Amino acid sequence: MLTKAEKTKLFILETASPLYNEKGISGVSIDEVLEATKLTKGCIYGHFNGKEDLSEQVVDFSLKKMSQKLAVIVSQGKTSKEKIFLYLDFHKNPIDTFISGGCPIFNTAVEADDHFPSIKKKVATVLETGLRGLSTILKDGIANGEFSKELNADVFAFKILSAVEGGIVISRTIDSKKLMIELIKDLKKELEQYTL
Amino acid sequence: MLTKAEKTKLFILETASPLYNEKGISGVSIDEVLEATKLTKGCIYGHFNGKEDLSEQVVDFSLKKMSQKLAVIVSQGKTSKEKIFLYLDFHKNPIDTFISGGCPIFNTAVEADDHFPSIKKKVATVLETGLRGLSTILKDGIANGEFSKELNADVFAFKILSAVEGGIVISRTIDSKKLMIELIKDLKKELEQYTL
DNA sequence: AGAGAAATATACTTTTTAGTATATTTAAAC
DNA sequence: GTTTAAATATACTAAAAAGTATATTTCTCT
Repeated sequence: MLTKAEKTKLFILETASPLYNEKGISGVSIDEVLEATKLTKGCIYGHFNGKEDLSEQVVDFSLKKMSQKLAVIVSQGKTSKEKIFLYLDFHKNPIDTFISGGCPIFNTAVEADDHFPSIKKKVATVLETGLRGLSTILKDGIANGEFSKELNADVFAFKILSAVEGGIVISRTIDSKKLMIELIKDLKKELEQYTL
Repeated sequence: MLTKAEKTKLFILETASPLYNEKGISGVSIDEVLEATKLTKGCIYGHFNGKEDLSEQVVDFSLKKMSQKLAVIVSQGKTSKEKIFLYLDFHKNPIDTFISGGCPIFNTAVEADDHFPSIKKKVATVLETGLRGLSTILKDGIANGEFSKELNADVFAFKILSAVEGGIVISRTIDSKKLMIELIKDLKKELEQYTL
C-alpha cells in the first residue's frame, strides 16, 4: 500500500507530466504546478527540493512512463516483424499522444540538448536503450530467418526512430496526421522488402 | 546602405539567434540578450516592444536564415537527384549546426507546438514550404525521367525531412554522428532504387 | 485512542526578470 | 557645421517567480 505522501508525490508527477511535456522545462513555473495540482507551496517543497529537483523528477517520470509504454506495446508482438509493426502503429496518431504534448523523450531531447546536461544524459540513455531495443528486435528477426541478412539492423533502427519521432513533430506542427500514416505504411513496406 | 539602427537591430537578431536556438524561447531572458550583445535595456526596448516581440522576431529571423540556407544548398544541384543528395549531405554534421543548437525549424516546432500559437503558425508554413520544395524536386525528377513513377514524392519528401530532422536530435543527444552519416547513405540508396 | 511524526497550508521574504522614465549621445539631413 | 531626430545609456519601478518559516492538520504506529 502506498502512504499518503507517496500518493501525493505520484499525483504531482502525474499532473505535472503533461504540463512539462507541453510547455517544456523552462516554460513551467512552480505556480503553474500548484495551480494544476491545487496543492500549496508547503506541500510541493515538502516533496521536492526546489524547481530544479521537481523538473528533473517530472522529466524522469515522463521518460520512464513513455519507455515502459513502448516496451509493453512492442512486447505484445510475437514475431520480430509484428513487434516493429506494433511500434510503428502506436504512432499513427501524433496529434493526441500518450502523454499530451507529443513524445516526451523527443521533446526533452530537444530542450535538454544545450542547457540541461544532467537531463540530457538521461534522455541519451533512454534513446540509446530504445535504439538498442529496436536493433535487437531486427537482429533477432535476422537470426531466426524472418528477415534477410541484407538488413542493416542498427541503421534501420535509427531510421525508424528518427523518422517516427521527426514525423510526430512535423505532423503536430502542420496539424495533420495524413503524411504520418503514409510514412508508417511506407516504413512497413520497406521492412517487407527484407522479409523472407 | 544600412542605417545604424538597422545595423544594431540586425546585430541583436544575429547574436540572439543561437541563444534562442540553444535554450529555447522560454529559456532566454532579456538580461541574457543584453549580456550577449553588450547592449543596454534602452537600446533593446528601442528596437523591440518587449520580450514577446523580441522572441518572435528572433525566431522569425532564425527560421528565415535556415530556410534560405537550405534553398541555396539545394539550388546548387543540377539534377533532381543531385539536389536531394545535397540536401542530405548538408546534414552530415548534426553536432555543429549552421546555427548553433541544432535545426531552428525543428527546435521551434517542438517548443511552439503547444504554447506559442502565432510562432507555431510560422513554423508550420516553413515546414509546409520545405515539404513542398522537396516533393517538387522529386516530382520534377519523375517528370524528366530521372526517377521511376513508382516513387511517391509526397511521402518520400516527408520521410526524408522527418528522418533527417529526427536524426539530428537523436545524434546531438547521444553525441555521435555515426548513425546520422549511415542514415544519409541509406536514404541515398533508397532513392537510387527509384533512379532509372 | 493518543502521541509523535509526517504532510500540508498560510503568510511571508528574497531574488529574478520585465518594463519604464529620463538623460545623454550619436547619426543624418539640411 | 548645426540642428533635429533617432539611438543608446543609466537608473529606476513593477511584477513575477522562487524559496522559507512557521502553524496546523492529518496520518501512522503502538
